[in-house]
Amino acid sequence: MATIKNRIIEGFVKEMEIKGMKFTMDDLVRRIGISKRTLYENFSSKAEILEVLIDETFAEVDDKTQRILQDTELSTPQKIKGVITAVPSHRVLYDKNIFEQIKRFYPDQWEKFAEIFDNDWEELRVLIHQGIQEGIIANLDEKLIVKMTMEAVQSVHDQEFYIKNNISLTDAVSQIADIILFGILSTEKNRG
Amino acid sequence: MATIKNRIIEGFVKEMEIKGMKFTMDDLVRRIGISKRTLYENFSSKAEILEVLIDETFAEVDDKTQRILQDTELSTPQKIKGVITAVPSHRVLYDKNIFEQIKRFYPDQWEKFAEIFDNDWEELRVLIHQGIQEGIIANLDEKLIVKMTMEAVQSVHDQEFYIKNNISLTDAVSQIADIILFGILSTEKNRG
DNA sequence: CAAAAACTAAAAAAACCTTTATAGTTTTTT
DNA sequence: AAAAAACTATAAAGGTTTTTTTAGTTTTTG
Repeated sequence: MATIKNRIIEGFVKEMEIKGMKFTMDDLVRRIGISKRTLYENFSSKAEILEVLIDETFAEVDDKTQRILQDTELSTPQKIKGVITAVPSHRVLYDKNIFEQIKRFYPDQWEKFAEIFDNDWEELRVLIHQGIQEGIIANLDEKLIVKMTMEAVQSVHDQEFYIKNNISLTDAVSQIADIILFGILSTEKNRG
Repeated sequence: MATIKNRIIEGFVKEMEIKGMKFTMDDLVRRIGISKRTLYENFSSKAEILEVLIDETFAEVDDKTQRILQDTELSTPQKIKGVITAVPSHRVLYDKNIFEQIKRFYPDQWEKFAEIFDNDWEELRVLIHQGIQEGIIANLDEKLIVKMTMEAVQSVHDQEFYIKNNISLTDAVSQIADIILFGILSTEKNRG
């Protein structure tokens, strides 16, 4: 059900998508058709809404990730693909511009945000580390792999690219995961 | 031989590496032990030196790239690896901070710079395009591949990472090329 | 009760001025 | 002939005040 809190958060996200963090609370109430009084009866501040959004977003990713990691049916490569493609439904928070704005205007929530974000990628690092030790993954620099993946995934999130190239975000991230895992060469004979 | 012009450019690069674009011409002459008069007899302005540096840097990359593309001994994958790893000896220009500063303080040379830079990656795109048509490369989004590669290579150039992880730049770029080509999985049985 | 509108305190942005730094030139010295 | 030093015009940085914006509150209206 669309509770009032949910509607507020949805509107908040929508405004973020359009204007970054620079929308006003008046913009927000106008969008969802409630009064400011109602808004402030549900949340105490703009920062609080942001914080709740961050929490919800990462809870979703964490949940997906944990499910994948604990799934004994999956092979390590499958888990890696799963973790890489586990993006949240609210993709705003992955946008670089939003990153910068949160960092600047909401340093308190930024700190929390950055910590969780790094943590999420840390799961991938561990997975790759294990993979290398098991001999499943080539002996490459694990941090380099993670950094590459991180940047690739993030770069897709800055709107421009995937709009301009008319490739869906889900598709793009999936392709990225495949490239990281299998490379771009198509047939075995082209390898090595 | 170390002509005076070369010494100036070397000093210019050294200053850039240390202070970005914010070094003074006095810093520069002090570093290489010449007078400002001599400096300005060789170059008409700071911007001109930058421009020459840009030209030289990309001429070097272009040269390497063309050699690779025209080498009939090389397979397409080998060419791709070659093009990706064809970084110039002066790596400053690949640094993101320098990017931003040139963009801001030298918009004229930035324009030129950006154009050549994109052009260079365009060569990789064409190569990949051909590869896909030949069936050597999997049917992925070619622009996505190029963007991924570009960002990965660039990310390694921002000092921090490869200093902190004590991996040489050449090594890092080589690993990136390998990952793009072959992926991270070590043995064939782990693939697919 | 909740929307609409009016309000306020605080902060961000804009406008303005002052000072400093520096690219490029000229003069002096070696 | 080139370095060193002094110089200037200009632009960037820094500081200050004014104006505008806006988060959050309070009052009014339906």
